[in-house]
Amino acid sequence: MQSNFFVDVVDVVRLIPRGKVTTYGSIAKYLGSSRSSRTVGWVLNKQVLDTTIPAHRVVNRQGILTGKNYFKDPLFMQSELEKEGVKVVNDQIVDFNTHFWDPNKELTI
DNA sequence: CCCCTGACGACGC
DNA sequence: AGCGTCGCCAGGG
Repeated sequence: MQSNFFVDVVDVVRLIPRGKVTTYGSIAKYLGSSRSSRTVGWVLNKQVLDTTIPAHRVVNRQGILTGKNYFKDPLFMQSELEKEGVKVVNDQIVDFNTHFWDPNKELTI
């Protein structure tokens, strides 16, 4: 059985729309502990085998694909994002702000 | 039970 | 401006 934070992170990630991305920090903040961004990354790492979770839509606050090496194929993250219309150059999302989806704004607590 | 690790981020120096 | 440190939460040894 997983703890609440773990489950909550997964829930929020599932809600990220196609073509949008969010950050570890935003998710942590949405869950009420803004300083737990690190744990968000940790959760996704544990879920890397669960392909039903769009973990490729979560990047760090600079729009960098810091987690790409944890996928089976390091290029998976970028190719998925580009399929959805998100351009990636040098492991960084181009025009990050226009693709940024903030659960704190988009979701009602 | 204590210590370490980690896809982060804010702050201090 | 860049680097070091610390906080946070869970899990593993």
